[in-house]
Amino acid sequence: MAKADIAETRRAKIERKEQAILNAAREIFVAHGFDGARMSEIARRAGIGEGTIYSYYESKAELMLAVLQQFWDGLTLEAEAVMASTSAEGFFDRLQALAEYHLGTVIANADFINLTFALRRNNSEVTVSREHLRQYVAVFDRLFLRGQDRGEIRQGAILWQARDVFYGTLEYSARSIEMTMGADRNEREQKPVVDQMVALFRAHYGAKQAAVRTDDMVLDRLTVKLDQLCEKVDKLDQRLSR
Amino acid sequence: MAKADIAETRRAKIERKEQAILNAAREIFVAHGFDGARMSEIARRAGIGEGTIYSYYESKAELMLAVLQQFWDGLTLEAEAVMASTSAEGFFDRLQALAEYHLGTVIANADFINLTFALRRNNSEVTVSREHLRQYVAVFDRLFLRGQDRGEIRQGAILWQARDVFYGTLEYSARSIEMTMGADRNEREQKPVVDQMVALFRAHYGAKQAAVRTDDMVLDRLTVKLDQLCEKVDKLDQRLSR
DNA sequence: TGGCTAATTGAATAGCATTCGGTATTTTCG
DNA sequence: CGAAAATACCGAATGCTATTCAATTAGCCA
Repeated sequence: MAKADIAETRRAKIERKEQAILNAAREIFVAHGFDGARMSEIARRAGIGEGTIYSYYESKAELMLAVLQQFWDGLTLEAEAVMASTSAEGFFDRLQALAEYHLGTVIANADFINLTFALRRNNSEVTVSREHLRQYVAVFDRLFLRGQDRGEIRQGAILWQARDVFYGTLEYSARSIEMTMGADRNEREQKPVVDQMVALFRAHYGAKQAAVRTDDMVLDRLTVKLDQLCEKVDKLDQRLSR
Repeated sequence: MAKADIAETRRAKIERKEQAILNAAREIFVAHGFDGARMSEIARRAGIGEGTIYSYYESKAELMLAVLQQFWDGLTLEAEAVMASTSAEGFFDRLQALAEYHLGTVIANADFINLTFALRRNNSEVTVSREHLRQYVAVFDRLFLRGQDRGEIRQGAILWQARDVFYGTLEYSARSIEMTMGADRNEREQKPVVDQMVALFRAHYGAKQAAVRTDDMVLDRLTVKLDQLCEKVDKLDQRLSR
């Protein structure tokens, strides 16, 4: 028992220290970027010696990699939470929620997202594992397949194509927003991007419900007009019947 | 006259040397990536001393920047050439040609494209100028506006949104293709991406006066009729009240 | 030609990731 | 418990590179 306890404690201790390094690294990387970050500063903030980092991570690049993977795992959890907490059941409402979340996240963390894909080039062997990225986009995948099961998405629609459109457009839009506005985080710009994304999915991937909906709208508007007309005629009728 | 000639010669010489540095830098950066590239090797390949580079470019990052800008300018010219050489006049055929070109380019030069956006983060002051990127996407913009003028694109379509969808989706797809296939450059994978892009534009931006439009027109006409009817009833009402 | 300026050079500098010999801490076991 | 063994930790020393700069060379003009 003592043995197990001690082993547990030791592992816990090591993991605590590892997490301390990771947290310090994330803060410094966020503040200064990859090249701007000093290993010495990370060590200082983690409360350990400079050399100690290297008994946890092979190199600066691999430390960044660990930070990035934790970052993406966090995103996955958050995205899943967003899906879970969305009260709306319909596919398009949920898609909108996911798009809003993703766009906001990508804008707020543009540097990390860029580094995720740039790291591979700078350091040939270090890449965020495909599995971590797949986990993240799986949130979309599940939503899409469910929408297909519920008949809200046409059967012929191909998942990976829709995924490319969804994440690709949002990431590119995020870059555009960021480039044109700089650090000025104005949320007004994000809404039209999300709206158009949803509209596009309705038009191109939606089952042919769009027409029905429009019919409903037509019906509603006409009904209002007709009611007005009926009132007028009724008035006239009353007048005549006197 | 001699003065001008000499001045010309001197400038030409300097520009030749500048181009030599740029070419050497591009080769080395392509071969080893940004961090892997050695300034000494670039100098050697350009046939000049190490220090000389710094009288042409402030720093390694700024040298890379110049390489990237030349790279994007080259892309712009190529894209324009593709548009000019496409025999088809219709918007969607041209869109397909542009999509094929862009996707192929992005896959072939993924490293440079990533670096374009990653540089900013690594080195806070160095960024590929917006103007260079804008020049490139302007090829799409012109195509789109022309399509709108010709009535192939619906009037309500918003340029920047369509642009985000186009370039965003293609870049994301390129990354997906590259990640799943690695170095194996298989062109088979590219076709469905391009095809779906064109189909999507047809469905969402095309002036296909589909159900929605017709419905709107029907609604408008009926509304007018009803308004006319209302007026008639009003007139009748007035006549009776006399 | 000789003097002036600008361009060029590569050895010296400086900054930083990474290593490594030595020290502290924990674990094992008689 | 106590000491040996194993492990974790440290930070000064190392090595590698971008960058600088004092010295040298080339270009130009009178």
